Amino acid sequence: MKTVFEPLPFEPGYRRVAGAIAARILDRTLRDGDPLPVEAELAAQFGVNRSTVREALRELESANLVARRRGTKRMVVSRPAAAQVADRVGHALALNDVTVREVWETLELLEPPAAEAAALRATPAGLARLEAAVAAYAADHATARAATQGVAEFFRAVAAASGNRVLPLTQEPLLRLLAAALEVMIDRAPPARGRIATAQQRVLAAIAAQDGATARNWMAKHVRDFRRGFEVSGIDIDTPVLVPSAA
Amino acid sequence: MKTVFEPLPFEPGYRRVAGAIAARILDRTLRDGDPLPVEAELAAQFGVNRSTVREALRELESANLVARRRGTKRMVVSRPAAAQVADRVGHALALNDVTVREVWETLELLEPPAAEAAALRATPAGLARLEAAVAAYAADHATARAATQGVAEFFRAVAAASGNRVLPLTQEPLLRLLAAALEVMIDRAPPARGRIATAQQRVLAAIAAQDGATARNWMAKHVRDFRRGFEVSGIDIDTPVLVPSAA
DNA sequence: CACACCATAATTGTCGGACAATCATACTAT
DNA sequence: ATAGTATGATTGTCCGACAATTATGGTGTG
Repeated sequence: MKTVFEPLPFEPGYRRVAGAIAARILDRTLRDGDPLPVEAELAAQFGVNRSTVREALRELESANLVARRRGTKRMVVSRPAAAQVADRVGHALALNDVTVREVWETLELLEPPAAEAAALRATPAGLARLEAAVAAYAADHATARAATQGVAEFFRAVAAASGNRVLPLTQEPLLRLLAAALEVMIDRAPPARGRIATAQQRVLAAIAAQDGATARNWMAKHVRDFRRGFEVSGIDIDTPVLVPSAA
Repeated sequence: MKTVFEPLPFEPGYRRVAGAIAARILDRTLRDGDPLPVEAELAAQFGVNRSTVREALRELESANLVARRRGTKRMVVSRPAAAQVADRVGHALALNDVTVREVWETLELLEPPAAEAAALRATPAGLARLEAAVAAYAADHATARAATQGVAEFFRAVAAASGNRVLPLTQEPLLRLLAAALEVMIDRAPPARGRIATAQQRVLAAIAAQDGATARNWMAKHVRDFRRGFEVSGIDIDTPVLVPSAA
């Protein structure tokens, strides 16, 4: 028999309060930076106890829709930053036992077109960041940790230079999930460091020259090269990624 | 002058409690489905008041690390589902005024390789879902709403069939953000419906035939076609996407 | 034995009040 | 104008309470 009635959804007060505030943020009635009314005021307005308001605020805080400026009491409306969204997505992927291969494949999808877009649209500022990233990697890739961070920053700079704000946000959780595996790989396969430097420079040059096709190709090659690095260094890319926080 | 000292981070109790529980979930000490101790028990273990525990639980609930089964009191550990992560990401993108163009571009990046992967790796079950999606669209695309949902389900089925679990999760927020614009487009440009049906069938056929290149090409064409649809139907794709919840 | 029914205990959601610590603000003295 | 101080406002945390709902176990009945 088909179920005819849906269960009556009972929403506890803290959720309704959180929903009401979230709705005002999402519809821009409350804007980024606006101070939220104090807890007592909110309690009065909603006609609930302060405890209930506080539970609602914890939800919003966890969703990064509100935040507190450092060293201050008052809560302000905030738009979620990439970093915050990224670790949520990262947790979700990690808890679902996504493998290094799956994450890496996705990066293989994203990066070449990102590089191409960067070549066609990079602003001077974007290019400067990219140059800085490449220079930083070249200057310091002695430790596996430093090299890994340099690699991540390079990808971030490319995505930022693409002028598409969805890309950095999409890419960020992937970079975090791969950091651990990447670090092991770079540690075990020292020659990788030089190849990374070369590839970065080629990609940078192509982007600077606004040569989309070359940027795409070198980026594709660059990313593919990492995968070979995994194999060479004996990393089983079918193991689940590690939760970044655990590192 | 350069700042020498970092601010001493004071973490309120509710955050420390939330962090402690989250850590146990992320390190798999607590697994998906495990019941959480009751509030009083947690309060006793952490040596804090129940109110503090409750605030922590709201954070975890908001992060989708714990949840309650319908019609039950006890909280259980849960892994965040794609849908839940998606609306977080969607909110973040929308609040950052990402445009339809940016979201669409990202979909143009993702879909063709996803289709190719699906062609090479689709399981019978994955293929069945895809066939069902195509059939459902063909059977019912009378209203713009139904057509839009059919389009989204088609993309979901392709991503699922790719065998890469990162793709559905990456794509989901994009589909949601585009739903509104897509619906308007389909409403204003009726011929789009037939073209969508055709493209879906071509992609499906290629995937069923394990023909990666053709699947990729048709998918690319399919996605590109949408963009032309936007232009034809007079939608300014440089307007910010709408928050899904507002719909 | 399986099942429906019921009584009791446990648990959550919400409330009210309380207080120390911290932050904001206005005021004062140098 | 700046530093210092007093005062008020706000948050973080605690305690205790209670209704409503859910979990649990027992009891009777077929």
